[in-house]
Amino acid sequence: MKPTILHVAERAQVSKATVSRVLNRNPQVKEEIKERVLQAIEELGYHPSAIARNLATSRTNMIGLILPDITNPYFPVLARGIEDAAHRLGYALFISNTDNDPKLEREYIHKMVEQQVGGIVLISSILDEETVNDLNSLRTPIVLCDRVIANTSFDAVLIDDYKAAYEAVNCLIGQGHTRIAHLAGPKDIQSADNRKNGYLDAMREANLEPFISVGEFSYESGLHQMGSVIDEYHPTALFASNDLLALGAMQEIHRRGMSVPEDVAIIGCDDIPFSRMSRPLLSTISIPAYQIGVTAVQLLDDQMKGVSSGAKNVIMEHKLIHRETCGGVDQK
Amino acid sequence: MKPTILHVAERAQVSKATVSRVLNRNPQVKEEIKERVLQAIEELGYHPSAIARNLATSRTNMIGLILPDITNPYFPVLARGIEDAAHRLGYALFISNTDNDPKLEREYIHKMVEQQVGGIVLISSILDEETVNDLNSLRTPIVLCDRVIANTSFDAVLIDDYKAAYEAVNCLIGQGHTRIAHLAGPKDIQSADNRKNGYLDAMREANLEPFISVGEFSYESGLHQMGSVIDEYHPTALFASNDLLALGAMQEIHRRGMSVPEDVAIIGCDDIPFSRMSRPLLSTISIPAYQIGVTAVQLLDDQMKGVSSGAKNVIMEHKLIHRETCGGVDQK
DNA sequence: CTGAAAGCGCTAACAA
DNA sequence: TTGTTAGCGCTTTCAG
Repeated sequence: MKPTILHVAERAQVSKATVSRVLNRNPQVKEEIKERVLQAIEELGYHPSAIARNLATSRTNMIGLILPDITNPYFPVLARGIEDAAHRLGYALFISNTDNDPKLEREYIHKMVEQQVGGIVLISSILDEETVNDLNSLRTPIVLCDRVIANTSFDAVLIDDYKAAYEAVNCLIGQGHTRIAHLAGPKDIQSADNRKNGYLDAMREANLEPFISVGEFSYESGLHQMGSVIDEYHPTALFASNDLLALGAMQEIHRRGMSVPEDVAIIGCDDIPFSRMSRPLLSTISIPAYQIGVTAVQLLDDQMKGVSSGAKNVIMEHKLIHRETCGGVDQK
Repeated sequence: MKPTILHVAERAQVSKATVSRVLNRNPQVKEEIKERVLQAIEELGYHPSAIARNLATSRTNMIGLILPDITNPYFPVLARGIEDAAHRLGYALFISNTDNDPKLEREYIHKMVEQQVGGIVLISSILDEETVNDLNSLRTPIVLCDRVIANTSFDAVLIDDYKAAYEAVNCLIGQGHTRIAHLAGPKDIQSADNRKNGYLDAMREANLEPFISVGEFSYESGLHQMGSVIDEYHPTALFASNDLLALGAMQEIHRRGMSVPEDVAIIGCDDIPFSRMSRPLLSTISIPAYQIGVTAVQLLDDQMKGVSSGAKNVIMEHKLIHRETCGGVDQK
C-alpha cells in the first residue's frame, strides 16, 4: 500500500494541511516542522498523488500529442520540440499515433479529454467534418500543426506549403528544366494539396506541361511511382512532396542506371535527417519542425492560461536548401 | 464548467450511481433508463473524468515510456510497438526523452510515479547506482528494454548483443577480411559494450588485430571517426555498433573516393529504416524493435495484473541481414 | 434494478 | 503558524 499524505502527517505529528503546505513550498511553515515533514516523506518513500491533487484543484499538468505516425521521420523532431517545451512548462505528455485514421483520431481525442488533459496538440491532415464538430464541442484547448481549418477558431502553426513548392519548382525552372514531374502526397492531406497547387501554378506560369503522380508519403511509394513517371513523362527534374518520396524516387532512378542530378534533378520537402545522409545529398525545403513543436506548445500554454488573444495562425519560415540533388547552385 | 456525473444524473432523473453503471457497461440497468442516461450524456457533451475515476478506484490506465531520444531512428519503431500495445490494452501512454542523462531519468521516473502511472517501460542504458536504488524503492512495476541490471528483479526484454556482434564479425572474417575495424558506441551504454566484446572475441579467436574507435551513436560520429580509422588502420571491413555510425562511416569512405563494399565492407546494427534506403543498401543486424516494444508492454501488463512469475528476461532474436555493403553473399 | 452514502488523496478556505 | 473541514468527480458497498 502506497503511503498517503495522512501517513506522512501522522509520522511527522502534524496535520495533512501542513504536509500539503510543505509539498507546495508554502513559505509560512516553521523550518523545524518542515524538516520533520521532509524526513517523514523521505522515510516513507512518499510520492504525492498527482491524481488526487488534480481532482482537488480541478486542473492537471498533462497535455496530449496526437500525430499520424512517429515512425515517419518527419515527426520525431517535431515531437521532440513538443516534448521539450512541454516539460519546460511543467507538463507531462501523452502521445498517440493515428495513422491518419479519422476514427482513431476522434477516439484518441476523447480518451485524452477523459484523462483530463489541459490541452491537445493535434497533428492531423485529414480532419473531416465529424471530427471538426467533435473538436468544437470540446472544452479543451487545441493547437493544430501543419493545417488550418476554415471557420474554426483553433490556433495553428504552419508553413506556407504553397509558396515553398512554388519556389522549389521555380528553382528547377530557373535551371532550364522544362520537364519537371511532381510526386504528390495523398490528396486528402492538406499540405500535400497545397504543395501540388504550388507546383501547378509555377508550371502554368512558365507554360510548362505538368505531370503529377499521386501516392503515399512513403519511400516505397516514391520507388514505385517513379518508375511509371520516367516511362510516361521522361522528366529531367522532379519535385517530390516530401523527402521520403524523393528518396524513393532517387533509388529508382539509380536502379535504372541514370544519375542524380545529371539525368534527373530532385528537390524534396521536409529536410528529414536522412536527407543529410543520402548520396547524393538531397536538396529539399527545410521545415523548422522542432520550432513548430515548441511554438505549438507555447500557443497551447497561452490558451490554457487564458492569455490567448483569439485564434492565431503562426506561419513559420521554410527555406530551400541547395544540396546536391538539384544541380545548379552548389552551396552546400 | 464541464458537466459532471451529477449533471447527467439530474438531467436523466436518476442517481449518480446509475449513471456510473451505464458508464461502466453494467448490464443490470433497465434498457429504458440506460437510453435516458445515454441521451443526457450526449446532450451535455459529457466526458467522464478519468482522474476522479482513478482516485476512486485507486488505479489508473496510464503507463509511461522513458527513452533516450525519439529523434534517434532506432527508437520510433520501438516506441510505436509500445504505443500500439499500450492502446490495445487500454492504456494511455506518457512519453519522456532523457538524452541519456541519469538525473533527468530519475526526475522523469518520479514525475511519472506521481502521475500515478501503473507501470513504466524504461529504455535506459546508463542506469547508475543511484537510479537503481531509486527504482528499487518504487512500488511501480518497471520493464527494461535493451538492458539488464545485475542484482535487481526488473523484467527486461533484450537481444543478445554480444552474439550478434560476434556473428557479424565472423561473417566478415569468413569473407577473407583480416583488417576489420570496429566503431564502438559510448562505453557506458551496455549494448555498445556487449557488441564491442563480441567484436573483440571474434577477432581474438581468429588471431586478428582489432582496432576500435569509440564515439557516439550518431551519424556525425561515424563520419568523423572513420577518417582516422582509415588513416591509422587501413581497414578492409568495418563493424559499426549501430547503423547511424555505419552510415556516417560509409559517407566518409565515399568522400575519399573509395567504394563500399569493394574497398571497405560494412556491417551495421539495428536495421533502422534508413539502412534500407542508403546506397549501397546497408547490411546490418536486424533487431525486432517493434516486437521488443510490444513484448515490454505485455510484461508490464502482467506485472501490473500480478500475473508475473518472477523477474523475466526475454531475449529476442536478432538476424544478420545481407544487403549490399558486406559483399560476399548477395541475397538481398 | 436503483438509490444513498462513504471514501479515494489532496487542496483550500476558514478558524484557531 | 498550524489544524479543521468541506469538497473535487467518481466508484462501490449496502439497502431498498
